[in-house]
Amino acid sequence: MNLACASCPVRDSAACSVLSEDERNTLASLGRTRTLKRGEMLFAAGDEDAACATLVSGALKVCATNRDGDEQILALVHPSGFTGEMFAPFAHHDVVALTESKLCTFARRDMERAVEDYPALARALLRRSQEDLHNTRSMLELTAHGSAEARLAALLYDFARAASDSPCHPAQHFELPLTRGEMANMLGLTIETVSRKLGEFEKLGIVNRTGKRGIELVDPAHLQVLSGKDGE
Amino acid sequence: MNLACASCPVRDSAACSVLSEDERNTLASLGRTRTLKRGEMLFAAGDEDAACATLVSGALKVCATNRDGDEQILALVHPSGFTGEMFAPFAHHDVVALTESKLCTFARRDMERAVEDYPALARALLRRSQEDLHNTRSMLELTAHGSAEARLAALLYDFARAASDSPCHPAQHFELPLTRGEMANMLGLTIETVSRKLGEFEKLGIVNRTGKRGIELVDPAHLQVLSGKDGE
DNA sequence: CGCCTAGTTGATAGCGTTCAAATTGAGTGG
DNA sequence: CCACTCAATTTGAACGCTATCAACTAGGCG
Repeated sequence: MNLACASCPVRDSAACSVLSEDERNTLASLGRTRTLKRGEMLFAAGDEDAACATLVSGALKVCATNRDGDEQILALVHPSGFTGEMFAPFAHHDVVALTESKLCTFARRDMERAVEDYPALARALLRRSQEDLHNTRSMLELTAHGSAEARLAALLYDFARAASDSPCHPAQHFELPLTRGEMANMLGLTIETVSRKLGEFEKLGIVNRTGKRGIELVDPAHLQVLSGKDGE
Repeated sequence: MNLACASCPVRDSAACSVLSEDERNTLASLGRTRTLKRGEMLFAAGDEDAACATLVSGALKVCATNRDGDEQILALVHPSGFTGEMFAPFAHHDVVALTESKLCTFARRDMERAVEDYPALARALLRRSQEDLHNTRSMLELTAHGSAEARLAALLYDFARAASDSPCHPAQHFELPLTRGEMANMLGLTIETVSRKLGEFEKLGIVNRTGKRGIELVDPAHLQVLSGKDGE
């Protein structure tokens, strides 16, 4: 039995969880575990042999860089999430660690082979891909029509849910995983606007801030209303 | 041999093109062809037994409806494209015909079965899903940071490419597949802004308009610069 | 001809950006 | 423990882009 897999915290939730013990061990022997420090890059846009990876712990960001050199965060990857463009000749985006992160990486050609050899893995990745697509479309819906207030409210609510154990109820206390700059970037706003809106949320009694990153969510319902996404 | 498949214009490019003749015919016997008129809905957000479909001809839009009742176009589906949420318990978005459209539809449970029975189909759909994801992220990049001008320029350039035979070079003459309202909606702008920017593009000598929908692309390079996406 | 929908054009106002400066907080060395 | 430094954040004031409201034009169809 593979040592890494036996104690892997996402062994029951990652894409590879659909494999049998044997299959998983065979796959594991092709990959290697890797640790990225905050800011380290898994692969960059344009890389031809970009790796694929399952995130074991930590958090990643997927971002595009335009010709002026500024970044845009397009998606976050949470533990048990999968990243990597298996079918494109080169990577379209950068993937960077937001916090110290452990990953299980595979060469793209090995992953392509695995998808051929294990149909269940292909189906699991298809399912994940469709979920990613849905999440990205939700972001699109938000950034295209939503005000700065709605965008930030939705982001905070997402973070509160991600920080909670139960998938539906938001956590009452949590730490923001992103800096103001990263939040602004992700939402297509400026640092100043994010800061101001956060201040307004506090004045409205929706949240309390403790330090720079700590959030106490006082009125989640109000936040949900502002996000324009209640009742969904 | 299945009659519909034999003469299907997308038989070599749709997801089912990876199947053998026999497999394809078996799959075809489970589905049925269907024609939608402009504005007709394939399925609505919330439908539990939403169909899956390959688009044969025409064009579809995928859109979300918020609680105020206004729509947001999240994606377009072009011929040979696939639509349907196979793994969600219900559909998250509406899918509506933009023009008269022919589709090849399947009940979701049949599609789920087919994905299990034909691994190659699962891989083909995975590939498509990742492409959709990439397209949606491109839209996200645009709407989050781009000005109205950049958004419209990028949309026009996309249309010009979609209207062209060769995948890379934009068509010189084409018809806009969307109304001003639909373009505005898709880009998170207003009808008025789209109209004004189109007017500016014409004054700048980038395009000429013929009638309400006709476009002659005079200066594609300029358009690409404005879109902020050249050199990619 | 009148009606209706799609599109254009103009004037005004609001929201978020930009530029600038003050403030906080964590880390470091004395 | 304190002073220092640097980055992150907050706050303030003014500008600009796009939305909004409103009027007008063009084309299709009974």
